Amino acid sequence: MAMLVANLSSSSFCFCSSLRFQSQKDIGSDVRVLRSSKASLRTASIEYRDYADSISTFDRSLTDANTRLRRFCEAGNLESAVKLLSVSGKWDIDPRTLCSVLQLCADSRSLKYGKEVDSFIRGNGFVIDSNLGSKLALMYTNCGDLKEAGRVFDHVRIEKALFWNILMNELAKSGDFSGSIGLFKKMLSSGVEMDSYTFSCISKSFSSLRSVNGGEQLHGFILKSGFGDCNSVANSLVAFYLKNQRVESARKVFDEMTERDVISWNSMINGYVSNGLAEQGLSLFVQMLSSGMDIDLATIVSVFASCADSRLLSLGRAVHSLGLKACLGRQERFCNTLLDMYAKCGDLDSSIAVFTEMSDRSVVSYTSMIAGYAREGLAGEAVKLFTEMEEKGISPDVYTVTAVLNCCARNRLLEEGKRVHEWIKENDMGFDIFLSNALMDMYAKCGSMQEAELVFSEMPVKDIISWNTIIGGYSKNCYANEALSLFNLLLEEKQLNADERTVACVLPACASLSAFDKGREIHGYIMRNGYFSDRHVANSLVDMYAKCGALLLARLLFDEVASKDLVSWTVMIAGYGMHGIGAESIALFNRMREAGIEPDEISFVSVLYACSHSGLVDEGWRFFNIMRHECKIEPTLEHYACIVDMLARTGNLSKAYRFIENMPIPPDATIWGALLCGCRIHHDVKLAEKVAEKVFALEPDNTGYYVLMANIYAEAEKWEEVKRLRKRIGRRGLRKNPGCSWIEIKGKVNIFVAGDSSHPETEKIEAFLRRVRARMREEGYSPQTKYALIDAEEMEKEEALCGHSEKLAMALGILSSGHGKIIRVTKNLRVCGDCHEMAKLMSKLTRREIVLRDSNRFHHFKDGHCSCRGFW
DNA sequence: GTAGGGTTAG
Repeated sequence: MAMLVANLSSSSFCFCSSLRFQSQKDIGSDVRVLRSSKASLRTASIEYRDYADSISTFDRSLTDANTRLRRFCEAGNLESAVKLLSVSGKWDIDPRTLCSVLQLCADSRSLKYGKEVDSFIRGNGFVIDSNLGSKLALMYTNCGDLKEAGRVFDHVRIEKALFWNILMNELAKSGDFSGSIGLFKKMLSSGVEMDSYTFSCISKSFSSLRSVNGGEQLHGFILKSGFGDCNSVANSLVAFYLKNQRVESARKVFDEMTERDVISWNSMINGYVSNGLAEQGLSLFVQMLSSGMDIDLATIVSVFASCADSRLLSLGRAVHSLGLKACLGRQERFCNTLLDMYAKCGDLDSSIAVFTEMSDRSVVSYTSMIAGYAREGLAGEAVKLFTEMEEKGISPDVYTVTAVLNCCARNRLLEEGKRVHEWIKENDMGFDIFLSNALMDMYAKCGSMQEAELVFSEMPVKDIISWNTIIGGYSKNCYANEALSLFNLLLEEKQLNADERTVACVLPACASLSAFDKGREIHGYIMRNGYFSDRHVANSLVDMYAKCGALLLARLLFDEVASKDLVSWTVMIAGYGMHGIGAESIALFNRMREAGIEPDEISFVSVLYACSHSGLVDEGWRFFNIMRHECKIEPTLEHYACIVDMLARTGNLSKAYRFIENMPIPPDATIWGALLCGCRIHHDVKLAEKVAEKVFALEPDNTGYYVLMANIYAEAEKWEEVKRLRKRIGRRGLRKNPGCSWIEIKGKVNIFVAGDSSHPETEKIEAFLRRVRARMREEGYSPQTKYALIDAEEMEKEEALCGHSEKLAMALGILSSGHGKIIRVTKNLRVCGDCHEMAKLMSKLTRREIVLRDSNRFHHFKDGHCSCRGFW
């Protein structure tokens, strides 16, 4: 027995020293040795040889059981090994044999047999030393029972860093980063010697936890332990900093490395790209080339991503040929990123060429190609490819489906989008935040906010993009109140921070409501968070102020926008236009062109609108011609509508009529409607009748046009015609869209409809209006009764006029706000002529400035005058 | 260390 013990310990020394030798040489390869099953056979055979040398010939029975067990292990016959073990007695089995069996359990990922071996060990009271404990821990780790593996570490002192590393790694892989860090801390307090793998493994956990603090502490510890010069450790630190947006810290580690390998370069380049610094990534790539470092597939993949990001097609092409020279041309990843790069750079033909020539196309290839088609608006092709991939047996994944949804969103394909939604439900894709956001966006862009809201409400987890998508969807689909209340909810919940995009999404809602105070509140939020430097935010803020009637404020902010783009100029040009300051619009338009910014069709709409609302006919024609001949922009219906409006307002009615008849595209109701408005201003009933028939034919259900025509008849006192028209409206079952006006007072929006007496201040309002009316009569003004669409006694008409919603709102504003404050009223329809006259007088009598925004433009009333000068 | 997906202003 004594001899046996001596032999065992000597063989045990052999066993350990062979491993120790390996670990000193190359720790990384040691891990790989244990992980691949081929290598484990090698380990087992080393153990077996060592053991065979050491056995004594007089104890055959012991040899037999252990030899047979090891032969089973060598042959990978786990079942027989465990069966034999279960019928063996404690004294028949050598602990190192148990190690071999456990190793086989670990390699075959067999928790069932592993547990049997464990109970054999415990049942027979084997002393679990560091070696046996290590194998037990490895078995549980590889078999996925990480809790049990952890328990082994609690009870046995495991000496080798390797086994700690493996469990740490598995914990991290399972998402238990804190567990992984906990194990690391235990390792630290146990005084177990760490190796480079320990550090790269644990920095991944800190990285995934986004624990910058923890990672920085680890960095300090690494430097103290002298592992700072180790390449793989430094690489993992670089990766850690890059993943946590500490690009400068990453670069510092990178720069201080004595020898950078291809991985160091690749992670640094890729880190730049994923942190939105594609150009720095590219310049590092150039440095990499000149340093003589060989590039590999990962390098190219990152560089293609940078090219795609920065739309650098020519550089992408150059790298393409570089990759071909490096013989990467047939690699699937190479082709996938290549085709994606071409698609994102707008060279779809090259993408298609790469796609066609690929021998093996994966779901990634298809997804990139579908996204490429979608980007170019080729929805049909995208959907075709989606069907084709299913036919070829390649199942779409969440990435593919989001690409298809994005395609539906861009092309407003609600029906196709709904089908994709059904497909998602049928295929049970499960919850994915990207997918749900894409679904919401599709519904929102297709105008179906109810379905978008449903998706939103059913999301178990929402991120800021989910909120931005739903708020922006409501904003764009004219549900301004819903957009604002969701924005408030987001702020109240305090779970997520409203970002630049949120603000850019919600400001148009304030703009459409003319919610000046709410807009100012959001302006404060923007300043507190430093969001003004974001151009989208600044532009939408300027637009909001312009649309809330605060034109000077809009201009002040516009001047603050550091680098103005086309949208910045356009909102300001449009702002002046809707306030009737056409000359300033034109001046800005010219300044924009001088600044080297090319106008697009929307900026031309803005300047043409400004010309028409200021009666600048010659200028309007000039811009129309510049657009067509200098800028080569084909006019759209909107541009034609501006010209017709401009001619009609200025009394050039027959010119406008001829202009419409000669349009190269068929005019819509808006175009004829603009002329109809002109007919009203210039009291041309005959032409109006002719034009109205065209409008009614194009939009038979739009009540606004019938009302307009009725007004034209009423103003000409053709009451019979008014009656006939009213009957016609009745026959169609149409009801007049009620006029409504609102005013924000101390943060609360007060809404009035015509004849409204529900407001608590009604009596005061009516008394005030009667006083104003009396003063008006004294000053020689008679009520503009023809604006009341009622054929009745003059008195009744006057009363009906008094009830117009904009008068009520203006009166409330004057009565309930401090003297210096500007009255801001918004109306959903155009302002009525009598209200317009009355507003002029109110501004004079009360010495208050009134800003009235109607559905068409702004009216600034001051000292008895209006800024529109009759162009409305 | 490595490819494909979702949100913003006129």
